[in-house]
Amino acid sequence: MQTEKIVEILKRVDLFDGLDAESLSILAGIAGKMRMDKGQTIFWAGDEGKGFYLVRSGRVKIFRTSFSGKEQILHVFGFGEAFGEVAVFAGDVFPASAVTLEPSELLFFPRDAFRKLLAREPELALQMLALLSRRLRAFVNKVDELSLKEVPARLASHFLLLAAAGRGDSFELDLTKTELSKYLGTIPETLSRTLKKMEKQGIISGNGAHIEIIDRPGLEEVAEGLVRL
Amino acid sequence: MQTEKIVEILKRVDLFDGLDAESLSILAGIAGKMRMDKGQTIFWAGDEGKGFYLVRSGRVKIFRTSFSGKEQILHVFGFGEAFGEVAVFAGDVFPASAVTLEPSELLFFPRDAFRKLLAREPELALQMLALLSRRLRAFVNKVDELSLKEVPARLASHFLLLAAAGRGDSFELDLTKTELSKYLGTIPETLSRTLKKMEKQGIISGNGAHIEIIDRPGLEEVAEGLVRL
DNA sequence: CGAACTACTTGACCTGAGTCAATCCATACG
DNA sequence: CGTATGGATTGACTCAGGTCAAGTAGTTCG
Repeated sequence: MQTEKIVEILKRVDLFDGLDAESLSILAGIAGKMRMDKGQTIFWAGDEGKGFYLVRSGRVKIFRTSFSGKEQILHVFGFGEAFGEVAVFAGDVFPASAVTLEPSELLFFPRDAFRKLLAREPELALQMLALLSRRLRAFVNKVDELSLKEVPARLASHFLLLAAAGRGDSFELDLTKTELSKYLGTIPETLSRTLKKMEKQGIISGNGAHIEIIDRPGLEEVAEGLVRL
Repeated sequence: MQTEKIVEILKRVDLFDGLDAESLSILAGIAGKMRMDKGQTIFWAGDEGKGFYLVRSGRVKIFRTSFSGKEQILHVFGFGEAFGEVAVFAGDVFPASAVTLEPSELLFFPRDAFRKLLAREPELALQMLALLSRRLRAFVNKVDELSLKEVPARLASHFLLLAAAGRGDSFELDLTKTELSKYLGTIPETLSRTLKKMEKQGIISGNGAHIEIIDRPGLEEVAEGLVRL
């Protein structure tokens, strides 16, 4: 039975850590399955939210668009990550838009059924509180970066983060440079120029999506805004 | 008994809506009381968080400071509002700093005792989830404004918000202009110049902290970035 | 294989907004 | 009262980074 397989997926999701078999199976029972192509819209900012989503495979970007069409990416979510929960607990519309970056499979948890489960499963509530708190923390950092740091510092921080995630001083960019620029709150042209400056200064060396950190202390100084490129 | 009075306060706090008398009295029992002068630091970003706070009177600003000393205010909280909850549910340090803007009285809820109460009071968990979700929504807006809008648009939005809160087309600024500039992600000089431009265009009229909206459609256009000042 | 996309890069230019410095103004206080 | 203190304003200047335009390159598809 399909629900059985879903339980196996749910077991590997942080959000559902510590849940007993029964709760997991209830969760699997209420979960709706969806499959989407690359570039498809899951919802728009302002759409009514009747539940939240979990990425089963692929990747999804969450973003806001300005009147003039500029896009700010807020998060990129991959396997095991949830999005759209805000509409489940407060208000009823999604605060931002969601589009797949790759062909993706999602699970959908309807609001009412999920809330019912929450009420009888305190552990799930705590996990959800932790999830929202982590997200809040991420937003504080995002605001901090956008408001208090310049583009080179934001890019350098991002590189340090990617390097830390992968262990070692070289890594692959997980987004196209255009998407990365939207994530960093800038535009492709500026990203390209900043990258070139970093290379010229011998801080990194880049080859397409492959980046190698050459001068880590230097990169750290850029990330802290202590040096100008 | 003092706890009795605290319960009366807690009853008027949104976060504790729907709690029964017993839970409220437990809450009152674990709450610590503190009184602070204006300009005092409650905690710094990075401090270990052993619980969260509730404003009983006065006002508190939550902010981040850059290496160069620039400050970005994230929130200003007044009566009945909670802050510092992120450290209760994820990680253990406060992501931002907190300083009183006025002489203030606070209640402090220790992490462990509060979490214990949460586990046996699903309604409280739901309220807390709603609180964090609203805060997340506010952050999405903040990121959107910082990244996608220019200073005049941010200021115009803020005015529209203040006007909406107070009903009518005139209101008092609730922060000094210096603090307001930090909240909007800019500096006093720029705020002052933007304000002057709006006055010159007949969109608003300002007198100290008193602002009157003269041309609301005009202000709305500025807020949407459709017109240049 | 050539056309059509789309991502990326580079140059020239422009402007929003920050920095620095001087001054003004109001309230608090000895 | 005069003076100190913190906020607010104004002017002159600078620059990070966005806009516009052109050109390159890698990829998919008929």
